[in-house]
Amino acid sequence: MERVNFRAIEKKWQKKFANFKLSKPKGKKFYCLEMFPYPSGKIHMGHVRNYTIGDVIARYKFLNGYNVLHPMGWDAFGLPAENASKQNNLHPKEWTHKNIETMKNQLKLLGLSIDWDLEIATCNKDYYKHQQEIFIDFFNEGLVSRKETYVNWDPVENTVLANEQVINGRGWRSNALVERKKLSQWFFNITKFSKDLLEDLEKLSGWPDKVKLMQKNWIGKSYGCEINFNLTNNKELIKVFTTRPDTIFGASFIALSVDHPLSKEFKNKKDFENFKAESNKTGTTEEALANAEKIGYDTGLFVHHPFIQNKKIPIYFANFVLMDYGTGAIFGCPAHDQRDYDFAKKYKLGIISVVSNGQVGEKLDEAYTGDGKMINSDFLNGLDTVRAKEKIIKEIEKKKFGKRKTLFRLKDWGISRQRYWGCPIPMIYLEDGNIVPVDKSELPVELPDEIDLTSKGNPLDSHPTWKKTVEKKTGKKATRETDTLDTFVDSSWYFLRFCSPKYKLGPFDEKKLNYWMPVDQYIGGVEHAILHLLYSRFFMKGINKLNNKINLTEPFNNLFTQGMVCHETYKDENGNWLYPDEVTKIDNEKYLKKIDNSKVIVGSPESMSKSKKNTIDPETMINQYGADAVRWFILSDSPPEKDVQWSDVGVSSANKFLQKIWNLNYQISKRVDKKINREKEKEFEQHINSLSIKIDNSIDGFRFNVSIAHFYEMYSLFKNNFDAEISNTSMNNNILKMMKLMMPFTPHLAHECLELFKCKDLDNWPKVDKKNIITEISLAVQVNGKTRDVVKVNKDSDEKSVTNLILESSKAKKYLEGKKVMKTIFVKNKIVNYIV
RNA sequence: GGGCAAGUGGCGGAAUUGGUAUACGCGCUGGUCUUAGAAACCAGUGCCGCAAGGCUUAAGAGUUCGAGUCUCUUCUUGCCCA
Repeated sequence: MERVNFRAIEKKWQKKFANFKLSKPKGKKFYCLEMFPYPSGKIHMGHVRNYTIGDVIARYKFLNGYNVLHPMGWDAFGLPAENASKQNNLHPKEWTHKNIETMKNQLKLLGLSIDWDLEIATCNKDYYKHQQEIFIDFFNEGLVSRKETYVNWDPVENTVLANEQVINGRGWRSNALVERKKLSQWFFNITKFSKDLLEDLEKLSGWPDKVKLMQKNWIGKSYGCEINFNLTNNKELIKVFTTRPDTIFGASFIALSVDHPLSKEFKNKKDFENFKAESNKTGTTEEALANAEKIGYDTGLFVHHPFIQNKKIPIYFANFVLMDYGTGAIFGCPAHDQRDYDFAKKYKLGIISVVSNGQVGEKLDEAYTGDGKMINSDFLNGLDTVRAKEKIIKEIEKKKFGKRKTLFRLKDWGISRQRYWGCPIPMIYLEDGNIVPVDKSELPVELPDEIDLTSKGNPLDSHPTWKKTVEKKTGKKATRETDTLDTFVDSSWYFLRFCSPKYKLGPFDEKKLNYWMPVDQYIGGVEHAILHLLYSRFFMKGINKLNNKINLTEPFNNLFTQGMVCHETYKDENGNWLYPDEVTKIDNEKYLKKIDNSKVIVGSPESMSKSKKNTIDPETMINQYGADAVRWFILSDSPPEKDVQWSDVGVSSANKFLQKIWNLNYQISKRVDKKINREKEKEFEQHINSLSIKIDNSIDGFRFNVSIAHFYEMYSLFKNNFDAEISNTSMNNNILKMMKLMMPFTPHLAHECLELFKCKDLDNWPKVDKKNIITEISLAVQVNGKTRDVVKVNKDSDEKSVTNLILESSKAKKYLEGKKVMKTIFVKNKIVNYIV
């Protein structure tokens, strides 16, 4: 068998793929974008999968006549650079650029069709300069504000944590109990677009329903009602927001946030201050609030129940009520809310069922939160939950006790980070207390190269000189903002920058942006389904609002979320994780530790992660089996939206198959011409053509594993017909067709094979003749719905000729003999079913 | 606890409008070649059965001439939110 040296051909073709341009000026534009990587050091299999999928699409669209934009860049700011810097005494900038170099070279090994002239890195000042411009524009447009709010504070790292960095109430890195701390922070007012972000989801027909649903839940529109409660001792009001006004007759207490205006009256009481401090130890996530022990502070005050005369309800401060959701006050209905139930049990407050759970006695061991018929509720009795809500809201509005209200769960986006390696926030503090943006002519506000990262707290704040500045307009002394931007900001507009990455006059050249945007296909991990995509959508809406030359409110037309790459996990007898290459496989069941032949415990396949050591290094695999084989395997084994399990045997057999493909090409190129049988040749071509159509359709539908199955079939077709009476012309034409179809999948091998035949036409998809397909089809013959035989008939044969054929020769004949056919169901080209 | 997916051979998976279930690959079995191994090639491979035939898409019911696909109930797993 003739073999090819894949290392040599990959090197050769990668030189030609360098600075790849998929441009076809006359074609319709196609913007193909994969989520850009964080330069953590080396690429991992997740990148390989993501970028291979993107490459298939980009090349496929190019070959089909599109003018394709296929860029790549680096999400280059972030905390790991600072941590690595502390460990290795290497400046974050150097560490980052070194990683970018390494990873860029690794990506090139995959043979991707990326236009590296468009490369950007978010940590470069010619990128973040424009980000600062956008920030100032957003500030002037009223989309940025400064608010004092509670944040998740990690007392060990001395830093603010994002909600997703709080795991079970503890810091993701330090594992310290997270506290609530009040800080002045910069916010993007993403809630100004709550309604648009929700409603525009309907326009996104090219997004997975799953992702849209997750966004919808995250934005969390809820309908409810604001209710005013009067204090018994004076005329003050407490405004309460609730989504369950129907349970008003079950109200047994009022719970306030410790920051509720009423707290002023308790300011000097020591026991209240203690309670407040205790209360702030609870985190701010909904999960933390639900799981924390509910504690309260009895104010000794009461409100009147609006619908029950002479009923007084006690007022508590409680740790599970937050000031920044709703009005900072709730009414507690213990029978129908679990948190209220826990609270009422603890403080021995009344528990009154008002929604029937359908059981007799209505005794409750926990809150019943479902729907039901109203009981113990005066004029609401007997109504179901939905009707009761409507009726009580109308009644509240009629009596002017409150009003109907819609609330969103979505909160404004806190963007201040007390870190060095991020984009400086271009704001300055004047001595008179005013806070103003840096003059745009002074941008970028650059990060200082010299920095001490070993001190606790905010590094820029500790810098001896950096924060001292003057306001340009007035020359007045000022200090810089020392917080940097959340790195999610960097990735919220990079897809816009790619349209004109070297543009100097602003973040983007509007003409180019209007040509390329929106992204036609965005590809990335489902883990970004909520935040990154929501923030990017917010940015698009913000930019649309402040720039009337841009008429675009959604950035990503089609979204594809690929599954993860998994691998078995290994532990030794002491429970230490082991890397796959520390383990020898004896047979399918038995695994031993290489170093001392001790027993290895094999765990279930899980997504590759450094902590579990179940990672496979892509570069090693590429060196061993070739880039085309790695690409082929990762596409072939599972549908791309599902998880795939990495298998060395799998990639090895991919390599074997690709060698066979080369051998096939080689043998065809040396084939001795045959005597021709026209019928035979036609049939062969029809088969090839039918498979080509299937390959085409499966690529369109992102079913690359199916495309690959058809390539295997096509290979067999060539092999079985190699010695048939088919002309060399036909063989050559058809193998060229197959190799062109393979170009998106295995670009190196495909190009090498096409070169073998001196093929010059390398940028057109083979024409598929939709009429020239197999004419003989298999038809199922059923008797009473059971398949008794399969007969070969010509395409579009009618019922009569089929029946005649069956009565003559089919195995189904014996099931029909002596029986009366009551009814015949005939579906052309599919089945015939006789009911006897 | 709520929401959403999904459940098909030993394994990954096909079956995109209700119409031949198990395509294709891996693994396994036997054979050819080879000093041996690897590679390559040939044959077989859902289950039961000597066979004829019967059974089979998590379990159960329903609609239909016909259900992996539609409806309902239950179980299991995964993801997201809590």
